[in-house]
Amino acid sequence: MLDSYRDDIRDLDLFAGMKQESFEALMRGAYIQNFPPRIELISEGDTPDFLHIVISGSVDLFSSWNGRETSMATVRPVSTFILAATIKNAPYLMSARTLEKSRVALLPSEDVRAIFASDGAFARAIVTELAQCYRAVVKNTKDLKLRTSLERLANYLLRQQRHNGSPEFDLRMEKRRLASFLGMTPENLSRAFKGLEPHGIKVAGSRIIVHDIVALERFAKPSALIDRYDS
Amino acid sequence: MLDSYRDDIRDLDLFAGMKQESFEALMRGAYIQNFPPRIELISEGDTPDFLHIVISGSVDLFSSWNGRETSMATVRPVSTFILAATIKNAPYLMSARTLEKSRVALLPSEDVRAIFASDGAFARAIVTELAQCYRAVVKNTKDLKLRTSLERLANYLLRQQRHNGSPEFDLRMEKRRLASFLGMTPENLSRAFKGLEPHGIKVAGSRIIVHDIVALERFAKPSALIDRYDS
DNA sequence: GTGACGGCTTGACAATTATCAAGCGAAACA
DNA sequence: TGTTTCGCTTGATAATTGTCAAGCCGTCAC
Repeated sequence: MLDSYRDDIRDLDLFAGMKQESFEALMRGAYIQNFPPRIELISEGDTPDFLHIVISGSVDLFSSWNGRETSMATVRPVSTFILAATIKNAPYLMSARTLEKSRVALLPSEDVRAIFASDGAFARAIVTELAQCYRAVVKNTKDLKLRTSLERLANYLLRQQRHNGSPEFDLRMEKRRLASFLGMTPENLSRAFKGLEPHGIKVAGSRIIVHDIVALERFAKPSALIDRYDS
Repeated sequence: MLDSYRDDIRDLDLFAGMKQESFEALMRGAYIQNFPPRIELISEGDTPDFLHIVISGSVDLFSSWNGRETSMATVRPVSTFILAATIKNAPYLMSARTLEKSRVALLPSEDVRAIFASDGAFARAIVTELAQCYRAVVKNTKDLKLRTSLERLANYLLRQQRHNGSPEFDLRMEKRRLASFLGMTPENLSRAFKGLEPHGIKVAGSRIIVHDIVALERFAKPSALIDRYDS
């Protein structure tokens, strides 16, 4: 079962450079599990038992406090999540639930920490991964603190547009979750889409048409230091 | 000059476990510099030349966009900053300026990356450090997205109270900067302090008196997964 | 088909937060 | 001792964002 995905996992930057022996050791305790949609994989506050790798499907990372909930990120194949908690052996700061039918590889946390301690190449790969994650969260914080919700939506759409390469694309998530991810209510998101119509956006259901990129960019003022996923 | 602080640096978790030879190599290219208050040490977007270590004084990390500015964090001795940018050799996401007269050690980025590649213990220490930073930023994001500004202030005061160990303490930063750090305007912070008076807070200038911790906690609902710096 | 459900939208309204302008007061300075 | 400066506070007002309630409209099960 696991063997079918072994190569996908090995190809991840995180595992590509490590010793074959280390990789084998990691795979020995690992296994694959399939989940239906909307299953909670981990709950914030729990102690990390496994490093998770999304093989197919997608996973929502979210957090709650005082009866409120917010979507923090979406994990898409093939990538890991909650690496930091696993390494530090500290409680999860976020919960995770499947958004759709998903296949997930589970690597026992203790194995990960053991190999981390013994395989320098693996340790270095983890550094790169964590640095990447850290910088992504910093960018997100800048987005939240420096922009209004309308500006956040505008820049989100520009990022999607760039990612898709086409001026016309579908939102990859429910609007309610997009709203939560952008730090606003669904009602407000609905109005924000309306508010972007004078800036070159047309919306039809989950279909977005950027019919005037220049106008949208003039309004959104995208910045490499907030909106570029690379760098 | 550098020698006087060599031990302080070596005692940092980041450098404590590395090979003596690696540490020597790092120190060889390093030097100490003194800065007056309000000097900009680095600017976001620049390429990292040095890993910075605050030896004394304090440094504000902040970001700007579209004419707006927000304070992201305060670095106090003895600790490093912009480690992620240094390791990835990617542009700074934040700027840094001294808040007061400060002493800073500068380690050439190339040296740091070279030792990172050759010394496994150093790589592992960097992992721990980055994981810590990552989790801190995630907590900050939760604070921003899940709480109102009044709740953020209340929890900030509780954290300070806990840190000081006394129900009475001084704010460690200008209120305007605290406002920016908490994601609000100075005017709003002023009103927020007033708004916390019914919840056990008294304010006299920069002096804070928590005269009813229970009431404050009842309102603030602090959470380990947002407000604890350790874990 | 038909009805129920759920997500999205809309409108009215309320709460939160920001902006602008003015004034206060402590520290710095002449 | 006055004067200036600067950060903080306050009030009035505006903008932004959230809440509540209702309705729309697709999907899906029966």
